[in-house]
Amino acid sequence: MSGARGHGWQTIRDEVLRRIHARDWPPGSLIPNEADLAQEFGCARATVNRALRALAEAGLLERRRKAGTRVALLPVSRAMVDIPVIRQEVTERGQSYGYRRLSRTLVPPPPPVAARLQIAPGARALHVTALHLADTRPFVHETRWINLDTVPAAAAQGFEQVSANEWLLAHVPYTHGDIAITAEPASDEAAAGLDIMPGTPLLMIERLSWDGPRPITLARLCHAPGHALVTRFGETG
Amino acid sequence: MSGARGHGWQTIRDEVLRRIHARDWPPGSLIPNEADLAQEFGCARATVNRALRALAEAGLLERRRKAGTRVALLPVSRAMVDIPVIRQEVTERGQSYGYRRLSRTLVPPPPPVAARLQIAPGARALHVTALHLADTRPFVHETRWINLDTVPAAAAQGFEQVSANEWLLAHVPYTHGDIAITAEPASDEAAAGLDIMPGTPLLMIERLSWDGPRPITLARLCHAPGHALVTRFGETG
DNA sequence: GAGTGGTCTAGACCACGGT
DNA sequence: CCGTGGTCTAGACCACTCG
Repeated sequence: MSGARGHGWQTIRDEVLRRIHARDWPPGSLIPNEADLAQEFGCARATVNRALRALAEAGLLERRRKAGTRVALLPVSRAMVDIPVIRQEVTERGQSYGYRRLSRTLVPPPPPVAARLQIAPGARALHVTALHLADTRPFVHETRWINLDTVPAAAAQGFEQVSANEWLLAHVPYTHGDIAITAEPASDEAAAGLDIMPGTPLLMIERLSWDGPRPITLARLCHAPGHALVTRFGETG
Repeated sequence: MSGARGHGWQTIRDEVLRRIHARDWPPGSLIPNEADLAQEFGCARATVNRALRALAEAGLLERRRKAGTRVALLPVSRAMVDIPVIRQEVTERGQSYGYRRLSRTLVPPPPPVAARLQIAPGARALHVTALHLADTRPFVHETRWINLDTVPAAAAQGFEQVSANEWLLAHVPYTHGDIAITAEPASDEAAAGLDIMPGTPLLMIERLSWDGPRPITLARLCHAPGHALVTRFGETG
């Protein structure tokens, strides 16, 4: 009657999932506590905890001490988006990867960029633009600013063979980053690089990387038209 | 010497994180096994396991039985993107939410849509377009197809007051979904709804929801210009 | 205050997969 | 084979928070 007597926390997770899906435990309702479920499933409480924690992390349950565990009213679709190194992204599609540096200058960034990289007004930063190719076709146009206070060693790099992204990953430790995904009209530069009309809608991924309190680099990656960021939600395990 | 003697798996996680960041354990290197670390930190192996598992789920460690635990060569930036219900997204920005249904028809979907919803050629599906407003300003233009084989009850709904998204969430169980994020030029319809020029780049989120093997609905959400999907990576806890 | 989830422990067995 | 991570157990204490 109580279903799912097999071993493993995944079995319990799946049974809970089934009850949610079957509306045995409708959205918003309180489900039995861990001790009761452990008894019902004939396992240790820690095993139930493991299963419920997984579902809570997936956004399907809401747990609070004393208040108990509830089925989420609005199961927030939490989707993992992997932001891979571009070389990897290309080779995983079975295409050959190519890189072409377009420019490299040491100039004061525009004020909005300076502010986000915490660079003093008028101070210079390293500006690099480049093209990432998939099977010799333009794939991504990259515009990058590097904070030389945080990464002085970057000043010695030409980034002609190795992309700034890969050099930074290998040489500069980072702690976290902010990502913004937007749709932008292709700038003249990006349009020239990607061989398209200026103004064409492009999927842009902007990344600001940090080493603790210090900004490292601000990168804008404009993907060739038609590119999609795909992911999936649900299917907890 | 060995750092971090405080209690809690988070303490261990942070110490491991520190060693990775400090290059004590450089990318690609093998780190001590769980038993050794447990001894070093003076805790149970399960606690070490909890900490390392968290880091592995974040993409910073790669673990394999017998092979041990290695620091990831390319710390895949795994970013969680929450795809919220639009009402929630709007109210969380401190704005008032509004909804306006634009159209509702029962027609055969175009072949690409029919294929994805597994609808027989020529068979009809429910087509709904709507506008989501934030403080009376257009926020998202929605184009949706609903598979009536999977959700026959939808045929009785007008979706004039309650958005299809919310009605479906409340009445139709789902198991998972596929998401694609792209940049698209505004269609004439979307442009009219959002009060912008056709062709303007829009961030589009397309969701195909499933109940096990059966497709439920295909929704295209075109966000008003300037909208950004923001997220963050790193900062494991 | 008391009930709930969050976590830790010490020990055990198992599944996987290099060697 | 046999070392490694994956998991389970039974019990315990703690932290939070609702009533």
